[in-house]
Amino acid sequence: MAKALREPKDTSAQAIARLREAGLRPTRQRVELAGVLFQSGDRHVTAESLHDEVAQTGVKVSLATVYNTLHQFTEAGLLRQVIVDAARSYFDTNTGDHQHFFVEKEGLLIDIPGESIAVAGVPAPPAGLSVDRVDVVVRVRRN
Amino acid sequence: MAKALREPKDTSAQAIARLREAGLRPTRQRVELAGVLFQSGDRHVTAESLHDEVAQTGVKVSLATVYNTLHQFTEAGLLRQVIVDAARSYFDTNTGDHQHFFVEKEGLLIDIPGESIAVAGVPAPPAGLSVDRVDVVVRVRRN
DNA sequence: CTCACAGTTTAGAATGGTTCTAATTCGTTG
DNA sequence: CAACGAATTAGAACCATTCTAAACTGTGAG
Repeated sequence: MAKALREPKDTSAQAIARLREAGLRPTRQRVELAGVLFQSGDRHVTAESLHDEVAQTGVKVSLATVYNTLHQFTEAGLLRQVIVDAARSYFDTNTGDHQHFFVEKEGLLIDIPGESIAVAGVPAPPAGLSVDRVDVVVRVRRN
Repeated sequence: MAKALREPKDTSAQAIARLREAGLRPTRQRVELAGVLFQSGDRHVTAESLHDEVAQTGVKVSLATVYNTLHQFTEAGLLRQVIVDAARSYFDTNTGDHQHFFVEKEGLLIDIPGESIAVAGVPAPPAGLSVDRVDVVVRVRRN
């Protein structure tokens, strides 16, 4: 009776709680997606990769819903959108302060902890503008 | 006979020279696009904005050619592609070391000189990967 | 100067990720 | 459990970008 295995019920319960806190109605699809996204540690997904992944668990969620959900989760602060590729959008379950390595050829994102990296010397933005956030993308390639 | 005005002939000559140096055949379209792009100082364009701009000078260049040319110029090192927006690609005539402010709502890019900004603490990339370049995007919004 | 050919341009079709639409289904509250 | 607003969905629509195949144009040879 120590820490329970990650049974479906358990995972769902956590997902439902998370959704409720975020003010999102816990529908079957959202619970399922939240389960996949937040079960393991930090993850980076695209709409399509998530759609495929969920499909493989046997649950049916339309691509439109995946897109809707990804955006809702982002608005709710559960996800963060990462723009590194002109071709597709990535979503990151790590919403804290951090940056990324990006392997373009493979579409692979790797977190860089926020504490380790520092950007100095950012000039004050032109009048009338204020800084929203600073994104650093370290583009890397296979040797 | 001091510095000449920027007459068409003059501009074209410069553009042609630039193209030749880059190993690109100076066609009417490329000369025209290079003229628009490199005449004034640093510029940020999208395929569509450049297409519109050139169209207004009365020259006819197809959108496909604008895309082709933008990519050829980029490969030739005359332009640099800037990825800040999931919706469209920007191209920057400033190919030197520098970063950007980005006003998402307006699709506006503003250069930050490379000397003023410094990124410290970038960890070594995982084995097998090497750093290609580090992009910093300071996302700003209108007050 | 002219020819011929590789390199370019082009209109329009095709692509691919994302968003929209309108109808159906589902959660929640009373 | 009824009923209403919210969510889901299939498929159409969108839009930036790329592709295709045909027409055109620099350029270097002769």
